[in-house]
Amino acid sequence: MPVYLDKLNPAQQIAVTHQDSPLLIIAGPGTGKTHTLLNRIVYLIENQNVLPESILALTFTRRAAHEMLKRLENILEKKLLKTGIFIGTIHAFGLELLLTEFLQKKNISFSIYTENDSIIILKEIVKNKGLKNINIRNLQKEISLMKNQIEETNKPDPLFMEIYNCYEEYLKKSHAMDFDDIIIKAVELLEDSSMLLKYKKRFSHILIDEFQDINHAQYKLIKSLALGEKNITAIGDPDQAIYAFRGANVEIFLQFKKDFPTYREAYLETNYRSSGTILKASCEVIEKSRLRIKKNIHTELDKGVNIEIMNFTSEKQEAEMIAKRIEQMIGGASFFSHDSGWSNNERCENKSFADFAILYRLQAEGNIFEEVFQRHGIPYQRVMTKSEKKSLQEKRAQYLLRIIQNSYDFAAEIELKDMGFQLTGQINLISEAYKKLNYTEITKDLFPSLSSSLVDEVVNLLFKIDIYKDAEDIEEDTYEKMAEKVTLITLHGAKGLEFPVVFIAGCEEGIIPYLKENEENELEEERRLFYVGMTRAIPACLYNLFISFKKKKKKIYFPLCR
DNA sequence: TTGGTCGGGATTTTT
DNA sequence: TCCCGACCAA
Repeated sequence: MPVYLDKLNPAQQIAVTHQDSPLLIIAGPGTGKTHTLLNRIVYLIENQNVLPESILALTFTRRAAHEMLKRLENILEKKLLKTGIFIGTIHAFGLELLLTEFLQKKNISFSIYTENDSIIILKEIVKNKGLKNINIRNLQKEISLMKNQIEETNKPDPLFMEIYNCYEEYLKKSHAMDFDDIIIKAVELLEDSSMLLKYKKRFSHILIDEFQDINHAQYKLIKSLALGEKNITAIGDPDQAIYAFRGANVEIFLQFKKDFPTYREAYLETNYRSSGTILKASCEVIEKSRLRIKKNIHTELDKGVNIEIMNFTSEKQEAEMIAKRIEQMIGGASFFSHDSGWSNNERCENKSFADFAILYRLQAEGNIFEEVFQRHGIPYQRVMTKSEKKSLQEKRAQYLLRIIQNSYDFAAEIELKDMGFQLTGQINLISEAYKKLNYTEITKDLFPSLSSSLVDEVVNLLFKIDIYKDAEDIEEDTYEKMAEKVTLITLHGAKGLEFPVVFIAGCEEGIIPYLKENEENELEEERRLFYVGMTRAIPACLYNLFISFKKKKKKIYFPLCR
């Protein structure tokens, strides 16, 4: 038996070494999910002689995929991995399938539409049809949800279907796919039996992390690859399911059991992250859930200190006080030693900014922390999606690049128009200019029908595109684990991370739990989200979890203005 | 067609 | 608060 197995607990050992039947692992927070999955991969390669290229490991976020690859590289030799283990998000996998089997083969260039692009298209449709009073954001969400179910169960109203079909037409005309299409088209690809056989052969071992966040379409993709196979491993925690709004459904666990009747089940219930106090409190929260798969999480750690609950009257005060608290704990030793003799506790010393995280429900809540931290000189990193951080210039360059690569891209054309570019009829010229970029001077004669200031900007952007293209590749994630900065992050974003000191901000009626007027059944999900937040804290210091409450407001308001 | 003002609604994320 | 759509005036 390999040495590294000794370091695992019995349940983890089973999860790592199990063979010859599908495996479903139910694992609580802090129980070593990723660690177990990683060790299973190592075990497969080193002890079962499974080729790396036969392994397909799917995660839910790019960050998780990246993290897993990095950790695996530390254990195994890099070159072993380079030979082709696939670790990535389901979307990345779907895209990979489509690229290798279809798009690259036929040399088709295409665009991937973000939610924003979909909205642009839908606006156009609604406008052309002369419809009014339609909430386009909701429309986009409904279309996305429908796509994620794949099989349409209920018949939606005819107008909706009309728009839906029209939307699909536009995507086709634009040579574009939205995120959901990536999965759907990949599923369709595997409906071809020879194609399916090819990939079944290639991937003998499939592992899925964060199984609770898989939606129906994604499950279908996995299932088609794994059905009838014995080497599928799914690991997840139904209590941490927080992506129902994207069509994820915990029923998937039951579905798995139905589809893979020879499955074995393993439970990881030993928590290595939470103090006794935090564990107890978080369990009390999650036990209120209806329809829950019961688990018996227990921790190896001490009881720890009490969770601190702070009360404020405004979010400004909340941010100020949290900033002060962080300053106290950074300058920790001297401050505490006078007061309470805690300085003997060596775990509390050397606290650095990197140890802190502020968790909140809405991105907008991060603004006030940025503001206050700037004033206090507290270094921070705010975790946001890339698109939110892009400057207008970058966006322009990006759209321009898109239209150069795929001249049918209608959403890009509209966006550019909105940004002041009238490019109709110029796209080919611009494409040409872009190709020549490295060899010749671009002159204004190339764009006879553009005004000279526009030409200047287009030329400027053409040069910039290359820079952004490179930046795109380098910029992996906005979150740096080791940075000497306080992390500002949403509760959703914090899943899978852990911090020695965690503040959950904005616990206030309507925000946590987030409530929309007419939808109460999302309360269950909000509870799980809060549970995720609570279990992010590693008790490396006397204080590790702060929950700050604000005075109840009568109405839901936004964005937390006073 | 464009421009200006008024009012209502505003989550969380995947290349 | 801030952004977008609706509506109205030119």
